[in-house]
Amino acid sequence: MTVKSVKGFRDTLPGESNVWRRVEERIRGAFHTWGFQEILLPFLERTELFARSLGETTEVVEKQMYSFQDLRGESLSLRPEGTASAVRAYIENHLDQGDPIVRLFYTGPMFRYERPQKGRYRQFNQMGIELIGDPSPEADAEVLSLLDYLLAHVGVTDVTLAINNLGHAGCRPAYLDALRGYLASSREDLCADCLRKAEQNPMRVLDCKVEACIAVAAGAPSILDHVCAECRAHFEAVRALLDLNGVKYVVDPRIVRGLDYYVRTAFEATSSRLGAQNAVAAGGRYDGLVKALGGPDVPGLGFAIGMERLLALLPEDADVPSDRPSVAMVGAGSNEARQAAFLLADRLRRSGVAVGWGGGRSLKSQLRRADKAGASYVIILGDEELEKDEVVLRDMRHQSQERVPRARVGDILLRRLGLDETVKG
RNA sequence: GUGAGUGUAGCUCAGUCGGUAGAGCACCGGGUUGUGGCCCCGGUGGUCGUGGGUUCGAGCCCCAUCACUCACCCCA
Repeated sequence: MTVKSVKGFRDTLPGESNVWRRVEERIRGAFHTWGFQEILLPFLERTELFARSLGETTEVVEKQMYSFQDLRGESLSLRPEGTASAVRAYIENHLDQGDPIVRLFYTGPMFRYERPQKGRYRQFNQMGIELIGDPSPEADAEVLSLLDYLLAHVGVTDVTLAINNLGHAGCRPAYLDALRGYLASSREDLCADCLRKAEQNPMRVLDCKVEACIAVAAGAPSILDHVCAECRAHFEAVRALLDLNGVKYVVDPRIVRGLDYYVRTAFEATSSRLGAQNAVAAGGRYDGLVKALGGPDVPGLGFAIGMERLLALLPEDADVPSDRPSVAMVGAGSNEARQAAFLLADRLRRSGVAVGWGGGRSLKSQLRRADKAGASYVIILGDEELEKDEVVLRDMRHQSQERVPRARVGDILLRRLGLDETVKG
């Protein structure tokens, strides 16, 4: 028996990893453009951090965390999401003491013990931003605009941005009471799951897929009619800014975030191409969170993008530059010639040319491999070339080749590959 | 945690009525003393997921088990 990877943990092979890093670079670029700076966070935190921020009774905290005790008996958990760590770091490092508005982004793996399925893995990667300290609707609109922009920027088009207003700690309970009351009056029409949820987490009933429950949900009171005047004004201001800005969205009162810290604006970017796990990015406002974790009473909001899901949405013809060598070195003939080829390859690499090595087999085989690897040039160095102190420089695309002095091939390649400008500059 | 589906070559899959395995792609070699793609020829590669049972005989039938996938749930 060979040792296999852990369930829900995957390898990302060359090719896909290249696409991954290119997309990541583009998103990083957008984050920078919007003024966010990267924060590098630990993967491991005290379990208490997530219990206090996400909510003790959330699904994630109750049964999806990789929690264990370290050798001193302290309960630690692999992070199931990024916001809790970012806020913890913000407080711990007194980031509120400088500019009152702090913009952070993070990237990396998150861990949740769930049954794997399409678009859902136990280790998955997120890129997320946190904008802490800005209570204004402009902050919400700005963050939504960033999300809208970067989805388009990486080439993903068929996504829907849906937003909702969740109210805040002052006005949401009144809505939940109203909803519970309504659901209680329709108990006989609800499915077993929803009967359970009606009390504990009534908003979950609203996006049940059972037909009878959909009918019940259709007549349910909308949260948009129940939030307080301030929350409503905030939401309307955000919508007005999005409209002015031309950001397309729909208002979906059924959006319920699974983490307790969200207030007011909550949103999801979804695609029907993703299967059941259809959210590619999601986030919202979390104004009470920093204070709840022992920090100052400052507002915040953010979102996270699911990298695996985003990559699944990329069009097949996405123009991703290759990460394969542009030059292949072929050494043929005697041991001396092959040695010379090896040394030349090494010298070229040290000067910045990506060189693949032919593997020392037959000339035909080495050329075939160079072709399959997509090399634009092949350098052939055999006994004949060694004797004359030159090499054959073959242009694979134009099917032409020339003999050039061995000492000059580096400069020639740097120029042809467009790599010499950085040297001059 | 619940349900369904699928496990045959590196990959995608055929495999009839039970008679101890095949294709395409990939990989390797040759056709060209040292020149790639296309074409032609040849080759490597399989405890048919695993264990048990039925049978003269099991990839195929039965039982168990494991893995993977999708869905519920939950969420990025």
